[in-house]
Parts: sequence; C-alpha cells; structure tokens
Amino acid sequence: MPQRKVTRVEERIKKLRDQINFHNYRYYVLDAPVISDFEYDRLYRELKSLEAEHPELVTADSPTQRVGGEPLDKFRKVSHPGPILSLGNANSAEEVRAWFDRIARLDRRVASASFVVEPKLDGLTVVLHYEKGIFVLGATRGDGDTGEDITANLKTVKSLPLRVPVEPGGPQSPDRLVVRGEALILRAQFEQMNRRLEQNGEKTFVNPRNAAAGALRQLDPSITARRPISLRCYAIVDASGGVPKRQSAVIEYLRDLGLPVPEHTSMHRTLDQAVLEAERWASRREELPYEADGMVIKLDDLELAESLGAVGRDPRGAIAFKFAAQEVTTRLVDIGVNVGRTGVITPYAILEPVEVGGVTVRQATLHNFDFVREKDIRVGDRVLIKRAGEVIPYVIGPVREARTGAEAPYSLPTKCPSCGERLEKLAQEVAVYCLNAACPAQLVRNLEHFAGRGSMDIEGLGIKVAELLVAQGLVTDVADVYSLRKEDFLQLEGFAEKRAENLLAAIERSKSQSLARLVNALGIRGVGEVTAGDLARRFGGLGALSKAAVGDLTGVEGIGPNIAESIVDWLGRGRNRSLLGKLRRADVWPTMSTDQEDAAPQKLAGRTFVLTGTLAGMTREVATELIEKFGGKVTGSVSKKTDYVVAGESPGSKLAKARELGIQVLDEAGLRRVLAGRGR
DNA sequence: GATCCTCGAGTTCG
DNA sequence: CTCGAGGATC
Repeated sequence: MPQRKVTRVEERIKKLRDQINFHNYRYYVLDAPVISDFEYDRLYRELKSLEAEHPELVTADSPTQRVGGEPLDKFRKVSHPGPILSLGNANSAEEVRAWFDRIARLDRRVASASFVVEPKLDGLTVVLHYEKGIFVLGATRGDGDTGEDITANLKTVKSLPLRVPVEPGGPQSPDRLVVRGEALILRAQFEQMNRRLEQNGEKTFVNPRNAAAGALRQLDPSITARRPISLRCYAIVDASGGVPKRQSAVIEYLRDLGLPVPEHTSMHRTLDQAVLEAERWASRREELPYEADGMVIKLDDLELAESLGAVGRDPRGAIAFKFAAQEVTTRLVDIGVNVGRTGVITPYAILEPVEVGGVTVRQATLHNFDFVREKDIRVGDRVLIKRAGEVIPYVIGPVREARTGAEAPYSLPTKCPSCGERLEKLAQEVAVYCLNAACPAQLVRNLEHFAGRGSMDIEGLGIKVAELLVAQGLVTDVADVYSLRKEDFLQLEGFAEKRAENLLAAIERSKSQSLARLVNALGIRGVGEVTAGDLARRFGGLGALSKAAVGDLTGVEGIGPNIAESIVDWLGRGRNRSLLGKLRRADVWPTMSTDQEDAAPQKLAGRTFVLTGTLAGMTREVATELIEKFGGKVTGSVSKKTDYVVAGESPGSKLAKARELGIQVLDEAGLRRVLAGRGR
C-alpha cells in the first residue's frame, strides 16, 4: 500500500463524525441539543454520502455504523474481565442497618464511611468495552462470568458513545476501559412506543424491562434500532490505567467521558441520611424517568468496599433497598362477572391475595371480554399484576411460561349471574349485555347511582343498603325510595331507630335536589352529569323533557342522534313512565328557570379549566362550582382548547400534558386571582 | 371523512 | 384515572 496523504475528504469526514458524535451526545445523553433536527440531518446525510463515495474511509466508530451488519445466527459468548456481581437486598430500613452493623464489625473504617445512593435501575445489565477510547464490545451480564456479545445491537443505542471521551479536553480514558451499565427504556418513551404499536395493530409490550431485554436479544440489529433503548452507566469493571477510587468520583468521571449516568445519585455522610434519601424516593418513584425497583446504597470508598469481599454473588460493600413491589405475579383463582347499571356485563379477576405496592390485592378488573380473549387469560394462570402510581391494580396478562396445560381458555358467560336472563352481544359493540329491564343486579346499581354523590346525594344509601332493599322487595324502581317508611328500614339487617331516622331524613332532603341532578340520577344511557345539566337548562322540567322528540333533543349541544335515541327510548318504556309518575306524586319534581343562574358576572365565559391534584383550601367540587358560577367550564382532560390547568398537591399526568401543550398552569392562589378577576 | 375533543362508565383498598 | 365511543369541527 502506498503511503497516502491525508486528503481533504478524509478531513471533512473526520470533522463530520466529530460533530455528529458531539450532537448525539448533546441530544441523547445531556438531553440539551444545540442544533435543530434539520441541521443534524444535513450533517448526517453529508457524511453518509461521502462514505458511500469512499468506502475505504468507513470506520467502526462512525455514527453511520450504528445500524449495520447482517443478522446473526446466534450470539457469541464473552468472558467478562471480572465477575459481574449482583446485590444483596434489604426490604426495610432495619435490614439496611443490620447490613451496616455486619460490615462495621468486619472493618472499623465503615463506622465513619460515606455512602452513595443511586436508583436501582430495572433494565438489562450490560458490560461495555472501550479500547483506546473506541467502543469495541458490548455484552449481556449472562451468569456473571460469561455473557453474550450484543455489540451490534448496542451500537444502535443512541446514547451509547462509540468513542470516549466525547469532548476533547476532558479526562482521558485509559487504553482499556470496561464499564458496567444498564440498558433500559425511559417510561415516557415506553408509553409512546406502545401507543404507536397499538395504533399499528401490533403487539404491545408488558413493561419497559421486557421490551428492552427483548430488543437487545434480537439477532437482527435493525429491529433493536427501532426500540427506544437508553443507557445509564454506573461502575467501572476493569481499566488499564488509573480510575477514581470513590463511587461518587466514578460517576462524575464517567459523565465527563461522555457516558450517560443515572440521574438522582447523591452522597451522604452518614448511613441515616442515606436511608432517609432512599426512603424519600420510595414514595416518589414515579418521578424517576425510568422504572427502578429500589435504591442502591453503596460505600463511597470503593477500595474499602472491595476489601470487604462478597457473600456468594453479593458484594458486602453495597445493598439494594427495595421498594415495595409494584409488579407481582399471582394465581388467577377465578373470573367473576359484574352487572353494571346499564346491564353491561364485565369480567373481574379473583386473585390469590398478594401484596402489591403495600396493599393486598384480591380482585382486579379485566375491563371487558375482548381483553380476556386478546390476552388469552385463563383460570388457573399465573398473571402479572401491576399497581403503578395509580391506586387501582390491574391485570397485565398471563405468564404463559408458567402454564401446566390444565388451564382451559375462558368462554363467555351465556346467562346473567343475577337474573339468569340470556346475555346478548349487541352488534358493533364490545360489551355483552343483560337486557332484562327488571334484573335485580341492574336495579341495585341503578339505585346506588340514583343515591350517589353526583345525583340525589342520599347519605347512607350505598350499595349495601341498596342490595338489602332490592332483596327484600321493598324497592322495584328507584322512585320507590320515596315511599319507604320507618318500619321498612327497621326490618333490614343492621338497622335500628337512629339509622332509619337518619336515612329517612336524607331521603327527604334529596327531594329538593336540582333538576340537573335528578336527570342525571335517572341513569339514562349516555346521559351523565354534563349532559343532564344541558338537558335541564334546555327543558326546564321533567314534564317538558318527557314529551321531547329526537329532533328536539339533537338541538342540545353535545347530543347527537345516538344519545337522543337513547333518551327517547328510555322515556318510552312503560316502567320508566310509571317511575316518573311516582316521582311526581312524591313531589320530586324540580323545575329550573332559565335565568336563575345568571346572578354572577360571567367573566370566565368561554374559558376552559382542568383540575388536577389536591387543592389545599377547597375541594375540587367547590373549585368547579366557583368556576362554573362565573361562566367558566371545567373538563376532565387537557387539550389545545384548555385555557388553564389548575394544579394542586401531587398532580397527575395532566400537568405534564399542560406543559407539553404550553397551557398556563395555575396554583390555588392563581386560581383565586383569576376568579377575583385580577391577573390572568 | 378524518381528527380532535369531551363525556360517560367502571374501578380497588382501607 | 383511563378507556372507548359519540359528537363537533375542519
């Protein structure tokens, strides 16, 4: 080979690679890009075309080589330079202190040691090899001694630098540097990915961990490249030169080399402070950008940690303070069915009781029968239960690997569990219905709804009492509550003088509820609080409403042909006409004058509010009332049309959405200012 | 006709 | 809170 001089093309290629690597780092590691996506694309395309013209200049660390190479037959085995250890677990602060006492007895220096606390990332452990600063090999953890070579897949991970240091001028990497990291998918990206998969009718992933692990074990790297894998590095496994001897310095050193490191690591002078920090995160785990199953407490002094040795695979110098599990498996004992107030039949899971996120779960909804069929959930299965930030636990799906073969596919119920009527599946609907208008289960749910908070608000009439009243035959439709007498209640289980009197008084009070609430209370399909309010304003009374035709109803905002049809259908049924008659005779017949509500100046007219979180000085109901009093509107979800989002304590996803859409966020004081007409 | 928005309905444990 | 579906809007 004749000696070549460095050509202009070569220089340009090198410059482009440096720039692209730098911008990758800004974008994927620091999350702070300095150029637009458009400019980035331009650089990338230029490099790509130069490399196409000069294939001899393509190198392994070129950013264009992230996706490349042919699918593999299988992964090559790789020996790790040292054992990739796991971690001992502690499930409580006491267990952490016990760990500390044990190691303090082994070495007196522990007593005055500092600790680093970092999230215990729930992803796939990877081992990354850099030779002379170039990424040459990436492996899975495997059994801790030997892993699999997944270099091609890891190269598609954008936050993994193909060369370190990324920026010149920082610390230099030793000739050989092997780091330990975690490949994972950020929560936000996981959700985005699943939404996209769902839209395309593809199978979604159960959780970020499985998705990440699955993606990295693909033999075809182009599949991996389509998954939004991220990386966090937190330890040095091996190095040929001097590297920091303290964990806190290691993190900083890795960060300075341009490697992504975990967010929210912290240093503590005492164990107590470290434990406090770990406990603090236990209740705020949702704020971490990725899933973590605990916090790791490590001795900052790595030489001291090393000298303590290990118990089996668990090094003594660190411990994982586990969060209460938010994802567990348990046995599906049976599938039960509920009857809703509209007659919809919904399945629910009866589970072997299991702790999830600090509470014992025995039951969980299965949404609808399509869900059961799609996930192929069978009685006897082990199922994965999740109870994330929300309170409500739900079944994610069966663990197919744990099947014994005895589990039979679930078949739809054919009869109503309450009245035995044949169930019908209406055309074009997911739901299965019990169409028996006199079905006792439906009546119970109807009565519960009628007495509920957004309806007639009868205190003391919940589902238990509703069940008793229906079972005793004291109530055959919701209007019957107004003809109940004290003696009726006294024959019910758990009722004595006082309770009967209280309930009767509550029923009496409910007679003066507004027309809007009464319309809502009737439980007409498709008519809820909002629509009931619209109907009340439009018709002013039940008399006028019951004479309405489809054409009159579709004139009301928010009511289209379907709901109009549903209302007319409800009004036309004999039992409902008799129900209305009973209400009238009981003098439960409110009216609403059209101009009654316009007392306050309508200064918020046309403005839409969304409430999230808990307000300190007022309940959400009060806030809603106030906003509506001034002509404003309160809706449940944030959209472009939302004017204000009012955020209280521990707000939900709506706050994030508001930020995303650039909608003004008010705190409680801000809401008061707006209500008072000051500021905006 | 497609997309965006809003409403309704169902939901668990302590 | 989240989903699905009905309704409104472009």
